[in-house]
Amino acid sequence: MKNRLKDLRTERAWTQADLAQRVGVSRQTINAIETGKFDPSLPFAFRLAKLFNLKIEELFLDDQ
Amino acid sequence: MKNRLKDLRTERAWTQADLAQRVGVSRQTINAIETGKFDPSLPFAFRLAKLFNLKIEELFLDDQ
DNA sequence: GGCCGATGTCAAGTGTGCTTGACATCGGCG
DNA sequence: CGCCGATGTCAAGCACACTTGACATCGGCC
Repeated sequence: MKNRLKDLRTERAWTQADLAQRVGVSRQTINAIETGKFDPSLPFAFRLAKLFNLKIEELFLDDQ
Repeated sequence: MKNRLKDLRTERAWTQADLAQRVGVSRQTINAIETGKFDPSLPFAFRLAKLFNLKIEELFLDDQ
């Protein structure tokens, strides 16, 4: 499950801490997801997609 | 996080066990998600959306 | 070189997604 | 009524999503 988080975040010149605050999780969680440590929960994925005005399928790529 | 699982499943005349097998989880997991006990993981939500040919946003409704 | 903000990562703890196994209930059908 | 498949639900256990706190590293800037 790859994602475009890091690109979208840096495009906007946000730090991991900035993004974490906007979606209500810890900075370590953002870092773990960007670096592929684990996948976000579904409600968290919805909040991220909403923030970037994208469909979940546009943010997260199913590589099985 | 509401979902349209039960409707889509019964439209196709599938049992919970049928659906569980198609997406690779236990029957109890399907039941728990249909009855709102908890939300599926993101990879599992992708499998369900793919099975029904829907966007994740069309299957799961964010009610926060 | 020395400072500092941003990032990566570890450890330990909590909550939840999901499992197997079991049992109760409901509805349709003989 | 009695049977049976489908559904709902409980308990116990495991894996993972996420937390706080801490520390190492990297890059830019003085």
